[in-house]
Amino acid sequence: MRSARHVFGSKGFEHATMDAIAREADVAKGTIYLYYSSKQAIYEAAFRSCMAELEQVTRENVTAAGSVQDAIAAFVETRVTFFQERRDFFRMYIDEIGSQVAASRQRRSACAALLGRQMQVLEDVFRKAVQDGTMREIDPAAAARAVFDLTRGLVARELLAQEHADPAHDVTLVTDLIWAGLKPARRKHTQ
Amino acid sequence: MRSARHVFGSKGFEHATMDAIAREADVAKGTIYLYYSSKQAIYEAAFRSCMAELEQVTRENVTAAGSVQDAIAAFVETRVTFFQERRDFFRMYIDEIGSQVAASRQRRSACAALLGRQMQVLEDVFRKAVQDGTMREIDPAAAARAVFDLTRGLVARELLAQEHADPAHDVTLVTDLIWAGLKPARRKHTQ
Amino acid sequence: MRSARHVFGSKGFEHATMDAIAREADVAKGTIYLYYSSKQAIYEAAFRSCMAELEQVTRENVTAAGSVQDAIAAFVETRVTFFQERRDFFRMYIDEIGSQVAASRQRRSACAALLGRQMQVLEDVFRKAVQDGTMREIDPAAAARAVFDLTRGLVARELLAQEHADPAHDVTLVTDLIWAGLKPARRKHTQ
Amino acid sequence: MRSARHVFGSKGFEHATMDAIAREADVAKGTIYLYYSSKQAIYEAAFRSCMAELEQVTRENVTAAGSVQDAIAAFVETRVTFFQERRDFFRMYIDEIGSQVAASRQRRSACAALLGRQMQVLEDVFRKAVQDGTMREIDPAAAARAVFDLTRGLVARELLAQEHADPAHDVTLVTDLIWAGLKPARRKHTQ
DNA sequence: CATGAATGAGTTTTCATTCAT
DNA sequence: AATGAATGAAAACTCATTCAT
Repeated sequence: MRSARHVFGSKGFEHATMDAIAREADVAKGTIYLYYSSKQAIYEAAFRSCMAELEQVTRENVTAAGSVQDAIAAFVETRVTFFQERRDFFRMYIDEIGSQVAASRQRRSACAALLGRQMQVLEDVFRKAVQDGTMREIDPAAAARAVFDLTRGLVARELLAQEHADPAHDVTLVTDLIWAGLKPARRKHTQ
Repeated sequence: MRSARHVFGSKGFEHATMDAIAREADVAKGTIYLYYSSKQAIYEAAFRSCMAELEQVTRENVTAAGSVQDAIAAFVETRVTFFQERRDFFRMYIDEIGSQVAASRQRRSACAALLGRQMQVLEDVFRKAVQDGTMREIDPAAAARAVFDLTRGLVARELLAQEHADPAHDVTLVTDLIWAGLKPARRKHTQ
Repeated sequence: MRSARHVFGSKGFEHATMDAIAREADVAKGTIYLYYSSKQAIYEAAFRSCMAELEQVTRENVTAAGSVQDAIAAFVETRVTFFQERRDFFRMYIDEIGSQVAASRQRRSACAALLGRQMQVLEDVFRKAVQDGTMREIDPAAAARAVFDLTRGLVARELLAQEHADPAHDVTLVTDLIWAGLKPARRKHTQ
Repeated sequence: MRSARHVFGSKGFEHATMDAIAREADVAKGTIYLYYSSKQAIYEAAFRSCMAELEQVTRENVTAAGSVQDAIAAFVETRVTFFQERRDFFRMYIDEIGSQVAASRQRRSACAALLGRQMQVLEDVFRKAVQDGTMREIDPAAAARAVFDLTRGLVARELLAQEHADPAHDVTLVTDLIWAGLKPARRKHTQ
């Protein structure tokens, strides 16, 4: 399984061969078919397990944050770190979206659900914050999507950059930008 | 060429067969090789021509905008519309990024340059706005990247959504969010 | 392997298809690639194995000969017989030389070495004979080359002849001709 | 036609493309088909014209020779020189023999006739010499074949050799060897 | 349970040949 | 007469999947 992730990640779905996966896993090719019914099946299993892990760690860190601002930072930082340690998974993650364009309605739903759950973590935080008044009255889902998208862009740039940039700096940028748009109007006190 | 875009877009690079491209273009398979030396070559030609077109139309619309806020809206709207009319290209666009993960330094540079030019359009607007004082003192490149990333996320969601959502609404969301973070600090005497 | 020899021999390298080789060997095309990495590879394996066999049988028969004259006859006869039983290999043998004209220095060396070892067998006999005085003082290598060339011509004519000629007769011709040139000068007292 | 010779010679029949021939001849591909019905046809025309030329020059030089020994030397030298200047034709020459193995009876006859005419030149000289008594009583055709075969071997070695050897030396070797076997017995006078 | 040899459908690419201009 | 764009059959090679051991 770990092999599958690695091979799929470094070669992409099409270039990953069952041979390579088997070799990396130190089992015979036939053995894989005892546990997964097809290449597609093992790909999905690899993808889902990574997604679950990412969701898990995102949730932990976001939940642990003391403030909304910290929650955003935690979300961004967790994910940047996660993908940096798993460049290969990022590729699967990106390709998955590409392949959705021509996918069946059913497969698209499944993918949308998977991604939705990642955003849900942040959305929950935002929803509460809006109720608390620690955040402007804004659609929590839309805000979560924005952070999500900015984070993806950030990660992509990190991974593709020739020289490894400073993630902390970028995290700050995103957090500040978003927070500038989300923080409650300070009108009463400033005026 | 139009066929190539369509086939590559709907099937992805690996699943697109030269047979399919030829059939779609109503020429024989061999004919393609008179104009492109390989499958990779035709893919790149298709990709680049779309990217050029996208850059062109983005620049036109952004340049025509009267204010920074309009420029952002124009950027987002242009691109959403462009990709809606060329779902197939969006797939190439996404996959390209995925394949970058394992690409050579040289190919990554080429891709980065291509994307950079798209963002440059907006960056120029932001840089001027900062000088004019119509925008807060913020890194214009970082701001452009943010809009770029949000737009990509928006487009992805538009295209993958089961039922076609309302783009105008989303455009407004992004524009507002970003503008909230970018607009100049409100000077006291304006209130 | 036997199939490969046959197909390469009867069709030549270019006209031999992997399909044909597979069909003849009663295996699937893919199976061949489990054992040989390319068409070129299987060709070379087939060629080398035949060459090795020819060298082996030539050496055996030449070594067993009692006199220089018998050794020449054995060399010629062995090879004529060998190629008669393996018409297909003869074609590979000839083509190999043709392709050498445009081959890399390295490949030419390899081929020259292969052919050289065939001639070596006879050269060794000649060298000893010159030392013994049972042969005129002549360059043993040149003599070996001459027998080698004459034999090749003989074989070519045998194989290409419409009606199968009498090999024994031709063998005698070559042997006599060569021997006339190689035997020691007749000492006076023998007459 | 000159182009055809060159291209066929340097690439071999299979690797020579009509494109290359046309480019070399500075005509369009279609134009070739106005004069030759197929690739095979142009190949044969090229082959035959070279063979005719070789026959012609061989005949001239052999005929001009004053003695049998000189005739042999002329035959060998002419051909070595000819092939040295036309390495490309040598390849066609060799390959032709290889392809004969699987050729039709008719094509084999044609080739045998072509080669036969080359040998005929020398055979005529030998026949007269036998009648004159300037040569031992030996089958003139067999003798011609021997010289022919030795010459071919010589040429092959010249062309495939890494460093260009000394042709004159080799010519002498062949001539001497053959002459040793062919000269009339000198018994009466020497004893 | 595990293996890995065998399969063969499917893919890219080449190139002799044709034919409308 | 000459062209050269278009053709499409054919060939090497790959790889997910199966199944006898």
